[in-house]
Amino acid sequence: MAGIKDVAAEARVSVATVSRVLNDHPSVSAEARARVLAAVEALGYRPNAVARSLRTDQTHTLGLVISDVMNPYFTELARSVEEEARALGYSVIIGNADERPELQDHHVRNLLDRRIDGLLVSPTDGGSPLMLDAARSGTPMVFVDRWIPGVDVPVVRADGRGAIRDLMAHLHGLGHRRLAIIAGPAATTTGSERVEAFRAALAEYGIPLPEAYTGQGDFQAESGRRVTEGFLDLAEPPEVVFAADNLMALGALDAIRARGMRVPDDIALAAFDDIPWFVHTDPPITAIAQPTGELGRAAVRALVDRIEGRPPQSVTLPARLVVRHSCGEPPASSEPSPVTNRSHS
Amino acid sequence: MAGIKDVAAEARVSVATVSRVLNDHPSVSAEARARVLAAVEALGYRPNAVARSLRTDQTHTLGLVISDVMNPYFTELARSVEEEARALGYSVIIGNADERPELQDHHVRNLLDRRIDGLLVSPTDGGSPLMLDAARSGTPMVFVDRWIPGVDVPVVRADGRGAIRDLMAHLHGLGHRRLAIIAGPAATTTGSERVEAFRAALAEYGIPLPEAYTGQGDFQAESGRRVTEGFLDLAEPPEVVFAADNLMALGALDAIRARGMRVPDDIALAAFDDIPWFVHTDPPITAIAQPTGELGRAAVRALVDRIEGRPPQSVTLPARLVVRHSCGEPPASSEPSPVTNRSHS
DNA sequence: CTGAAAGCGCTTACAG
DNA sequence: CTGAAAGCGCTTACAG
Repeated sequence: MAGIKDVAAEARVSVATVSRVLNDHPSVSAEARARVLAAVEALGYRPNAVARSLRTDQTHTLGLVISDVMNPYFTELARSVEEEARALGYSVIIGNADERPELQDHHVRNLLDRRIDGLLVSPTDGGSPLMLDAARSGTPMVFVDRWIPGVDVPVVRADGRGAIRDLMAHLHGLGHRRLAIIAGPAATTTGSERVEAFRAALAEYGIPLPEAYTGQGDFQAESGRRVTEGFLDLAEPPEVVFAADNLMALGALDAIRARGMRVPDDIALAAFDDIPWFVHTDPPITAIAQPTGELGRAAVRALVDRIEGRPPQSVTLPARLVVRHSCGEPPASSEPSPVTNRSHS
Repeated sequence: MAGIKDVAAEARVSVATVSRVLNDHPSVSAEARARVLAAVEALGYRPNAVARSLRTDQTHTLGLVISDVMNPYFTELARSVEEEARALGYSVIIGNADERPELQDHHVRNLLDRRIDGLLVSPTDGGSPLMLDAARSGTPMVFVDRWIPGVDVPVVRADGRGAIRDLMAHLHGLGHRRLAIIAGPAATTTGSERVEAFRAALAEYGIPLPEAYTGQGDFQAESGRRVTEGFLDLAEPPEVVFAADNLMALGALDAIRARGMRVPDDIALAAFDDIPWFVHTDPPITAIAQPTGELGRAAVRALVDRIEGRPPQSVTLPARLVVRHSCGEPPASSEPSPVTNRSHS
């Protein structure tokens, strides 16, 4: 593979001059520039990004550590992050923690070793020593979706409280009084916040959230199945199950179906996070939709601001309720297909 | 951030010795090793992977360029690739081509510039000059899922012909005779092969595949919607629509639903690629399942073999038909939930 | 077993 | 405008 020396030789200039034209440095004569460009073309030369990074101490790379790539919410988040990063001249390396703290640490360490310019994290837990270290050390960092309290790092996330209150109104209007939730890990902010918001919304109607109706999941489908089975085994099962993410909703559906029960006739179901398939499930599922693409883009902008010395900004965007048929009464009007709205911007 | 020199100073040895203990070189005295390890610990030293890569000409990184991360099939492929790579001591950088050749080229170029040790590609098209160059140049490369004919690169993929023949038998048995397909881009192998296999399977029953029943999609949901609308507008619409991937099936479902028609009563639907949601759609969708995890792992093994100087092997694994309700008659027995089988190995 | 030194491929003050 | 030289943080023959 041709190196900068080969280009210099071919163009009959020094490597310094080659480097200058490659980096658009103004003080290069037109002739020298032309010869260098011709040589680059002739040799098919491509600068070695590794060498450049070592020298400049910049990798133009962002790290993104997400909790679970297989979760469509995070897949979409990752996609929008990559898009915005590319628009701003950065690449992104994704680390999938799979909701496992050790794996999360593995990726954080790996990314730090690679000297990424900044780190975007959606923490799987309350913060390992490594994560806290990284946050406190110099590496520019931004939390997205989930965050770690008590750490001075900007946070870009959605606020689901309003949507959960709307959901509660919807459920109450349908006559439901026994409501259960499949929660995410208490060590994650989204895990605990969604339960708290749900509990608060219930309280507005004077409805308690008993221990038995609070199932502990881990944001994975299997836990949704397990918790739902527990609910169904109760002497007085809930009338509604609210899953704190879409994968646990899938698990809940599996469990309900395995018992030969029907949604919403036998039990109602709602989910946090909306995905295209919720339109076509049997029945279509009522869900809380996050502005996922916006979150990803805002997170990248905050991180790049921080990297490039501008003051980064925390952002909170509202989530919204999308009513379908899984809790009872069908919605008034049919909704447009979500699929056709997919943007490629 | 502490560098190797700081460690050397702290441990009162040379940087050479520090490097040796870091790389498990045998000829280091026990005392020196202990002092170095203590210094590393004390300073929280982490080797700079960028510098190491420049020196050793190895990044221990694999590039994976996939056609579309938002497609659950590729998400799962990416996940299994990362898992196997990690097990073998490699990281992976994912580039999402979003089914766009220019974006694919962007990622290939970026990965090559970063001097990844090897490249895994599922090509979006028939092969850009850049891609062909990369394949012919020294970079170890393996195609996964889709491939480019005429290039000497190992291929790891699934063979769907048997499953498509099984699907055809199933459809024929249900009395369907007017069968249409939503194809992927003809420039991709999976785009053309699936049509050909479908046509061949139809031929065995003496059924032709007319032009009007061959819709040109691009593996994205929106194209599935568009093509399906065309089918439904026909004077004699097909009785069955076979979507060549799961996203186009989603689009087809959107289109059918928008007309107020029902599956399978008004029209039957089947898809290539199986996903967990197909169990819960209305109705559950008959699909062809690929051994996705196995493909990802086999692809990594082939690539690492190539990188480490062993002869790499092409692999072809069979896909299989999973009958559900979307083509008519329900299956004999209910299937176990696919969700609970998710492995974390 | 250990260290001094060269070198990986670049960029960038510095001097001209 | 241009080039010689230093240096980014490592690894690794080479000599001892």
